[in-house]
Amino acid sequence: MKAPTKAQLARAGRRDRIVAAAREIAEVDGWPAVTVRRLADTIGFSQPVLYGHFPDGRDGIIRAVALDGFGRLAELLTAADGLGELCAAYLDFARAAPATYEAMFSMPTDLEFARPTTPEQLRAGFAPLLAAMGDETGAEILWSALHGLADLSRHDRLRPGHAAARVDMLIGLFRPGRLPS
Amino acid sequence: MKAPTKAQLARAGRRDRIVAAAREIAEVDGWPAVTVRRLADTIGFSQPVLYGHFPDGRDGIIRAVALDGFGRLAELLTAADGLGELCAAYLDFARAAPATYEAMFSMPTDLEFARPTTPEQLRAGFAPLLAAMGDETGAEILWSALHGLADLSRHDRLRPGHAAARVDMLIGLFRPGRLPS
DNA sequence: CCCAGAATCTAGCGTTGCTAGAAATCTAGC
DNA sequence: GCTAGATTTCTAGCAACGCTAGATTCTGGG
Repeated sequence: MKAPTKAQLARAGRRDRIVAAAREIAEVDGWPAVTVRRLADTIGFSQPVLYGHFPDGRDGIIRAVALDGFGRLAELLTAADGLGELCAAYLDFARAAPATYEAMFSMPTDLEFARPTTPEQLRAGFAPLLAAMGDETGAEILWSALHGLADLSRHDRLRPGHAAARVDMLIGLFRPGRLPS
Repeated sequence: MKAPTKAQLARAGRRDRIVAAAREIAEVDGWPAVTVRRLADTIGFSQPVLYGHFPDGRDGIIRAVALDGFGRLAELLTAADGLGELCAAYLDFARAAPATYEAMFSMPTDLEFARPTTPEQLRAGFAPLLAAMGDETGAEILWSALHGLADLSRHDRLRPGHAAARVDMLIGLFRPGRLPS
């Protein structure tokens, strides 16, 4: 099982095309526009082929986009240097790929976090937060604040034009050494 | 137009029953289970009657549940005394009525916040946060942190059993006089 | 008692996620 | 190179969804 068959490669490539197509359609037209029929048309195959790749159907495809998003976010957060860059990277990701962010945090209930069975991509994203705060509870609160800012901004529930002021104050609040007892 | 007709009263009562049924079904079985057919069966009328009350159909009904939720949340926050009670009331509401909270914050894109046309229920909920922080930017950050905690908890993405520790640290962070410049 | 107008229902359209069974294609052995 | 078997892919269709036009039943004023 060392050499991947040509068929296996084609299969893997097609899986990637499905996930990429789902993400792109979602970012452009929103998740309701991501139908199994449209995905099938996009990759040039019939619908049952998608179920060969994702037995859970549409939900499985959304979950794949979410997992991929967690991987990319973890890379960005790991590369960030310092609390300021960390916050900026997080919020930039959410702003640049709102539909992906939605898939990661609002759509599937069944991704396991903070559990023994948590997938690697999900742990990797939390590690830089933990490193920046030095404390698990503090890291969870920072994450909550960032997620709250991203989510409320995405739904236009914060004053536009004040994003920079909010980030500045957030960084000031969570600056090292300011965590209470 | 002073005295409401008997028919008008019946109509208003039926509207309330639709909203209440939608909320209850959502809290028990989740929003996907809230179908127009099931709502019609629940109130004992056929589907077109629902469209007489809510021209926007299912979306309009969800929006009504969300608006009602904002009204109830605003009452709770207004009654709270001090930062600690405020945070506890917010998080309790989100934990006790997760589907309502989901309707308020995750489902309809077209409720207007932080805009000139923002409905009254939505402004009323923000006022106690503003009073507690004394600063609009600070209030937005506190709201973001609370929403983040509520949303991440709802999806089981924070360590269970540490909710109290998180709230304690949050209150310590946002304690009056600690806001940076 | 009748009859206009409002309220309600029946029935159906188009679309969705998903799947069983037919058809086509590829693989392996000779 | 050919054929039998296995695998992949497609066609066609089901049930359920949101929503709506037209038929039908109620209701209240004369």
